[in-house]
Amino acid sequence: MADETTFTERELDVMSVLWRQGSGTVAEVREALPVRLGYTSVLKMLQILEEKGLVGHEAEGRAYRYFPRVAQEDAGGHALRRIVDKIFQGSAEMAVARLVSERGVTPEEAKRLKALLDEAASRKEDAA
Amino acid sequence: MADETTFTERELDVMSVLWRQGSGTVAEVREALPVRLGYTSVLKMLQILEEKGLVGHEAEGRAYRYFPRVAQEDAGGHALRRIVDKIFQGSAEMAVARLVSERGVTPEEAKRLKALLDEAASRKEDAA
DNA sequence: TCGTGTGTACGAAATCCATCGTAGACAAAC
DNA sequence: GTTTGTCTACGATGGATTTCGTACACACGA
Repeated sequence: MADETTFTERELDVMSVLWRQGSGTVAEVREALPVRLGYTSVLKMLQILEEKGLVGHEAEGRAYRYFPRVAQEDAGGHALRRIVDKIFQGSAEMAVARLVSERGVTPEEAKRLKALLDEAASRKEDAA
Repeated sequence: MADETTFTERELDVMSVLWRQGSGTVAEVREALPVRLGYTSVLKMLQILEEKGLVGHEAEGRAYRYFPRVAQEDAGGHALRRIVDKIFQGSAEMAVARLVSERGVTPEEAKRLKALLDEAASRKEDAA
């Protein structure tokens, strides 16, 4: 589903666990969540996400094992686009600047990102 | 308010207009919104945002002129942090990579960002 | 003075979100 | 075979979000 996928707070918490661990049973997801929720609350969340097509499940013994149906790159791309458009007025530069200055980067990361910037910039130049 | 400011969809639409234009009356905001809403809906939205301390207003003739009370940099920083943490598992590098590969950057932007990366990286090195 | 146009205030209604209680299925332990 | 533990299914509840309808204020022109 490449459509309007905007996660609610709790949905994001759950998806985050699934992306990080690859998959999880209700108990596993519950354990990994940053907030303490009742078992059935987590189950309900997963059922809602499944209804929306964002996760799937397969049987594992008597339990279900849930897994993401949307790639985190896609979800992340969508979320970033939303923020850049609405808050940074479409300026990816401002967003990157904010991100880098706030989180910091290691010299190795900086090196890799600079290479990536060169590539992206040259591609942009070709298009112009 | 540097606390947990997470905007709802419609709040974000409205704030986006105020950030972009600096301020706005109900009619101006309504006009600039990407969705068509009733006049009172927009007014209500602004009143709710004011109640939350996110916008303020001053009289202008018979009408009110609303303006943002939170800087877009702060709101953007918070939103980005949330996404990087929950979706990109804390990796600012992955997020930046996604951003530039998706939106593209001009050679000028790339140049400025590279300088910024150098600065951020050296600061990180000092800390280590 | 009496509409008319342009404002804000207030609250209602529909929907969505988040959390959980209770019920039922089923296997393993006693 | 009855109890106990672990699981899913199915609402139900309380609160937030979103959108308006209606009421009221006020200036201005006919």
